[in-house]
Amino acid sequence: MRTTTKRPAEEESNLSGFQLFKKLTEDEFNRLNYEKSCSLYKKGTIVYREGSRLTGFYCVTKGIVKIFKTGIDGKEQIIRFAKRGDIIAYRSLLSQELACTTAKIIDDAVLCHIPYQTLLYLIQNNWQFSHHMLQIVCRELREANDYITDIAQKTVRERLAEVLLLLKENFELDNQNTLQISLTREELANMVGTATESVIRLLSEFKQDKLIELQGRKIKFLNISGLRKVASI
Amino acid sequence: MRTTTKRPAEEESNLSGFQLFKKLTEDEFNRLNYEKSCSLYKKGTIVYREGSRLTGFYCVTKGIVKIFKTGIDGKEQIIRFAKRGDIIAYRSLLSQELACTTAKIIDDAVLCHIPYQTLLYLIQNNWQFSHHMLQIVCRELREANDYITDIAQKTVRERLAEVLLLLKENFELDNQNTLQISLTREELANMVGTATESVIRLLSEFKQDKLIELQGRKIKFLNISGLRKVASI
DNA sequence: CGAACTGTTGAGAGGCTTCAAGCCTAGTGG
DNA sequence: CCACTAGGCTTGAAGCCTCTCAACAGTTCG
Repeated sequence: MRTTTKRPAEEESNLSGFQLFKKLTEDEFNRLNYEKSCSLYKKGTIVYREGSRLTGFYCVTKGIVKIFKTGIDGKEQIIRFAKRGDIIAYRSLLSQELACTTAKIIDDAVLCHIPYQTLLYLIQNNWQFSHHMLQIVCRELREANDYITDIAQKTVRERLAEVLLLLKENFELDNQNTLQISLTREELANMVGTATESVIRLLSEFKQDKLIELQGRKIKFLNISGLRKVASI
Repeated sequence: MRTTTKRPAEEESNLSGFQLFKKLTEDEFNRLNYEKSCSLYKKGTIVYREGSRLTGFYCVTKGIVKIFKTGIDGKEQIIRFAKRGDIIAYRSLLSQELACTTAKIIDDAVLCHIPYQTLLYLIQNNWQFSHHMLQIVCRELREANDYITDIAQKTVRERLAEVLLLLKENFELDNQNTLQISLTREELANMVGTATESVIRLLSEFKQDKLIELQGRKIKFLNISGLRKVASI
């Protein structure tokens, strides 16, 4: 159930900031802009569901999208968050498979849909684009492999500390060292791969240990190198 | 310490069976053959190590290669096994990063080294090659994401059953339903992400439940749908 | 104001890990 | 050819980390 309201402002649907498109010719970039279609998505909207057939990929120009898989008992496993500058849904599209994840808006967003045909056109005509795309997928694959190792070998405590540091890298802090992404305890648990209660208990331990400060969903970093130590990095 | 003995037989270094190269022109294929260099690798040989800079990728034309990451305390996490028809080391090469995994021969192998320059040449000149490469990486990324979800949500028992089924898919059985890949208990543990002792205990439980039969490292499948049930597939 | 969701805390159970000890097999050297 | 050693395999016992269940407080929202 997608909630597409009015068209987004021009500057919010501008793709010129995307590294991926840096090497396009003027013609190719114009074609891209002509064939894209950008929309506003409200928080809570599902962009696409696991198992659906995709017609294109999306560029995130604003907001935050949660990408997750549904495992046993419908428990979510969060694979990553996409924000301004990221692309989503490209994996299933390129491998010609059904979507293996669900994408849900967790912060009002603007997404630009690029049709499969356009993607194919770019791959066929601009090797630098393909090359760049390859690099993006390969990086994501490394991150996935790293995460497999972590999740298989580290304790929940270590993983939670690591996830917090990861969030810090991907979503800037405000001038008070407070994380600018608001996640529920359950979402944190679904990143770490643990129970909600465990996250709650560990967060309050981190707080006791003066590593972080908590205020509702706001997380403020007090001792980053301490967290690194807990995460065994 | 690479143990490259004599050159492999001609038919063992033939790349024409690789899907990846199916769409090359005759010229491109000749160039590939001219620039490749194939060698025999003995069991136990390290092809490349985590952290090293790679000069090309490898096509596996014979044997089995174990790809793993080294985690806490030097504990291995096996990412995958590569066999005839697979390529390895391409991820780090494409993303221009240092190797994030180690590759070790576990069954005498023949690998063909393709220099980075050749890879780049193909990407620049043959969009179908790039496209195929993209599909390969994307598939591997899906598998990695699937595995993250499994490892985060399933029990060790479920994961072990799943790993056995996975091995069955990737390495044929002989006519007695016996797995044609020989792994130590520790290697199984390093795939599942658990302790060696746990694998041993669970395997003998599977045996008691008449799901498998054990004879040293040989694993014979007796009840595949039963295993599927245990794996929650 | 109640419903629904999120967050918190406690208690109990159990799956896994770790440690330890012994067995088995294969490869080595005398 | 055989004893010997090293590494892999197996089993038992103890303990802890983590999950689950349950009850309740806090918050949001219609």
